[in-house]
Amino acid sequence: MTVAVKCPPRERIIDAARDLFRKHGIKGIGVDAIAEAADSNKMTLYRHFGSKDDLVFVCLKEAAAEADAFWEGIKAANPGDAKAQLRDWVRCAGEFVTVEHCNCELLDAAAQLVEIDHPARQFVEELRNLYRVRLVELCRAAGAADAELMVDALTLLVEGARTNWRSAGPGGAATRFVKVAEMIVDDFLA
Amino acid sequence: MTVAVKCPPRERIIDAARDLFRKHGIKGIGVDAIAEAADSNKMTLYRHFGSKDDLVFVCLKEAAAEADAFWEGIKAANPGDAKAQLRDWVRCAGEFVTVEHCNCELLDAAAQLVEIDHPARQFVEELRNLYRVRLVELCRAAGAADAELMVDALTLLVEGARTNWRSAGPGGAATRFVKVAEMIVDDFLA
DNA sequence: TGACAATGTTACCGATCCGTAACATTTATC
DNA sequence: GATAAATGTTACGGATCGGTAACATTGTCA
Repeated sequence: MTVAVKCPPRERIIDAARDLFRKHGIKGIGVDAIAEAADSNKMTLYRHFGSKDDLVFVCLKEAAAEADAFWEGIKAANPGDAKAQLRDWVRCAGEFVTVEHCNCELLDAAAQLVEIDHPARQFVEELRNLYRVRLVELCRAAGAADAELMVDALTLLVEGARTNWRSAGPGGAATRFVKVAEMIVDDFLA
Repeated sequence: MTVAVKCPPRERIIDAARDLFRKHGIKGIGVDAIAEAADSNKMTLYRHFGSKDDLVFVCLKEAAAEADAFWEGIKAANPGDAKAQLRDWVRCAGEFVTVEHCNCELLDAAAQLVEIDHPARQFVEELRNLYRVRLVELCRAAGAADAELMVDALTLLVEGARTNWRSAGPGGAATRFVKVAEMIVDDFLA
């Protein structure tokens, strides 16, 4: 017997979908498996989300909302201190790379959406731009000599960490992401 | 009428498969499409390669052989000069990220093989270890203070560049990979 | 030219997957 | 308890995909 209160099916389906999309990729998991993992069924899934593409879109939007909240949390936790916000960002990014349930599906999914004519593709590209602009502003506020290049470095590192974590796991280079990223930050702020 | 000399079907199939695996992912392309792109047919494909998994394996082995040749080329071009070899490696890695027909399918494919019980999975993991050991030795020979961490940084950067290139294209951070990586190298060798 | 190997063509099987239809069951609201 | 909405179950259709069988065609070499 399960003690946890059962959420409505829509939430359970979204949660299961985000988890499975992240683990197996968008094309790597079927709607039947998602519905079963959500302890629901395919019919209910299609009544809430008209298609698999729509479900993908909803998952991405929810992940984006969480990323927004996470960003606002960092800004609120270190009011006015850009350098502290930047270091906090690195630390949180490191957690998001290695911790199981994270928002990483955003960019991971984007890579799969490139070659496909997926309705969520434009949405992801706009998000990517937003995150970049935000981070550039933060680096500039922190006093970075070349904020654009600094964001390039951080972007490559965090995307690489995610890829490496997925393929190499805990024994790979991704576990040292924070160490490397902090070095880069110090380097650019020096 | 085509002027180019037609290779035997086996080579054409391998070339087409490597190209399409890289573009669409292993699960993203079917054997029919590969055979057609190779200007051949599915029957001939299955007579040369017993299964799609075998074809994947052969493609990975060929890409690994090319990576070996590329590595030996760097060592031969800068005999005895570890620092020059390292800078050459960065430059070549940058080309491999953005140039079309490259060996990048190795690690890209690895990420897809993780969750699948694929026969080539162990092969890819051994390759990853080999490349890491090689690069660590090179960094150590070049006088890196912390060769292990330096390889972590370079690994994350190059994997991130590949991911970013695939999803963001020429306008993304991947185009500045060489600039960032050279900075890292200088940083670790200082 | 004849014979044999390699390659191409067509059709098919079984499995999987997205999506839908029809009907049964549970849950909530009055 | 009655009614209606939400959810669950079963079955199916159409498409795709990995893989195979049978046969036709081309190329090669004696």
